[in-house]
Amino acid sequence: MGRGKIEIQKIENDTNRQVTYSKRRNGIFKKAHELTVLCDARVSILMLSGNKKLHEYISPTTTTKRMIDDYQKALGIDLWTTHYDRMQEELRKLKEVNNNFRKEIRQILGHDLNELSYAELHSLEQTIESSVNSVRQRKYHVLKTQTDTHKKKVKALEHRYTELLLESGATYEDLQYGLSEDIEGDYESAVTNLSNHTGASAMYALRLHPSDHDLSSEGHFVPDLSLN
Amino acid sequence: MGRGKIEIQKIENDTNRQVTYSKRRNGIFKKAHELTVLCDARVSILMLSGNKKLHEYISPTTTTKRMIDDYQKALGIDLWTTHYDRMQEELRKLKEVNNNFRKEIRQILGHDLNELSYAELHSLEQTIESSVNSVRQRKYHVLKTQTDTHKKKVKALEHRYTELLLESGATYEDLQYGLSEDIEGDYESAVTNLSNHTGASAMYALRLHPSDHDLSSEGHFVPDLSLN
DNA sequence: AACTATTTATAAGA
DNA sequence: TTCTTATAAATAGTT
Repeated sequence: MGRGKIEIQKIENDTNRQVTYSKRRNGIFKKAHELTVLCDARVSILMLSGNKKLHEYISPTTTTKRMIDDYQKALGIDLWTTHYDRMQEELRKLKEVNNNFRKEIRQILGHDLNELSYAELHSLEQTIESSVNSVRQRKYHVLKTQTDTHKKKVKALEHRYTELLLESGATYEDLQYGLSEDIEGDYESAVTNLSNHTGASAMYALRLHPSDHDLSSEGHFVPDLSLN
Repeated sequence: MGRGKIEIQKIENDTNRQVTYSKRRNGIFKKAHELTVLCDARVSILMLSGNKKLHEYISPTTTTKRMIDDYQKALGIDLWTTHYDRMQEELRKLKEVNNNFRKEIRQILGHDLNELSYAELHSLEQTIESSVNSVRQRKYHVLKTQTDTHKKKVKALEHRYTELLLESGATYEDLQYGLSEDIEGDYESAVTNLSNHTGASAMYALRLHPSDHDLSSEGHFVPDLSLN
């Protein structure tokens, strides 16, 4: 198919051979792609030119690795499968465990409850109630810690302020009452800001579940408001 | 190159597509072989037809395995190692997600709270409170459904019993009081058995969180105990 | 599977 | 390399 017919034998002229390789390679790749589209086939072509340059065609609908896998499967050859299968199995299991976790979380959060029996629901309810208590306990521990830190800061400021006032000539009696008031006021505002609530509703929350276990040592989470 | 020009798009007619696949496959293999000879090249072609039949061309001067090895060498990577690495990475990610789920569950259940801020704790508390309400709501829905079913059974038995007594000569007045008592008694025992608690403590749980939202329509989940 | 009108690929030349 | 074009080769539709 050219200006003249050629014998199918090695082209001795280097340049000519290289040109023909390039042209025919593109021709084959083009036909491979047409076959892919026309016939819904998968084609993998690997070519090594005389000067060891590699060229590849692969149908867009697959990958070279998959083609090689299919090839091995078709021939019954099996070099890599053992390890590969073990990993696949491990992946499958992990995904399953994962989905179970998702489901568990959804149920703990109160969704997808329809398949649970009354007894399971009751048990779940108790679990969640116990956890909300743990969270509350921790929440008020954090609040208490922050408050203590704050009180220390205030104490330090108070100390410095007192010194300044004394330096400017005030008496001890002038100072004592007002400082005490300031500290109390600061504590209240701390409660209000951190809770995203009114201080009153936070305090209400503290007193829920008066009969719950293991809270007694913390006085039901009511922070100690006294100043020492 | 045929009687008519065709568009390069999937041939819908099955027979036609199969014939074309066969003809063009041979054409490509022929050209691959010509290239092999003319240009002293190596060609490996793997083809998978739409119906999963595999066909292969390999230059007589090489083998498929060698071509695959050359291919991998040319790309500078081992296909299988790459694949393994990807699977390893996927495994690693799944395990990580997995551990995050574990941690999330533990926190929702009130453990490992130390690294949470006050605001996070407060948000968590609200989430859990909302979920315990969902569980309660579902629990009492189940209880109510069971109770209704039970009441229907009792009603049916009552009806049958009445008939039997009347058949044996009793008066209507003899019957009315006793049956009513039986039904009430059965409901109480249902509550006690299902809750794994005393009926009283179940009722106490119902009345917690008196100010919570969206419970009003259900009367705070107190089941309707009246018989109709 | 064979035929053949036509399209497509490409060898040689520029 | 790329393009041009005469010609060989492939193949679509048909038998």
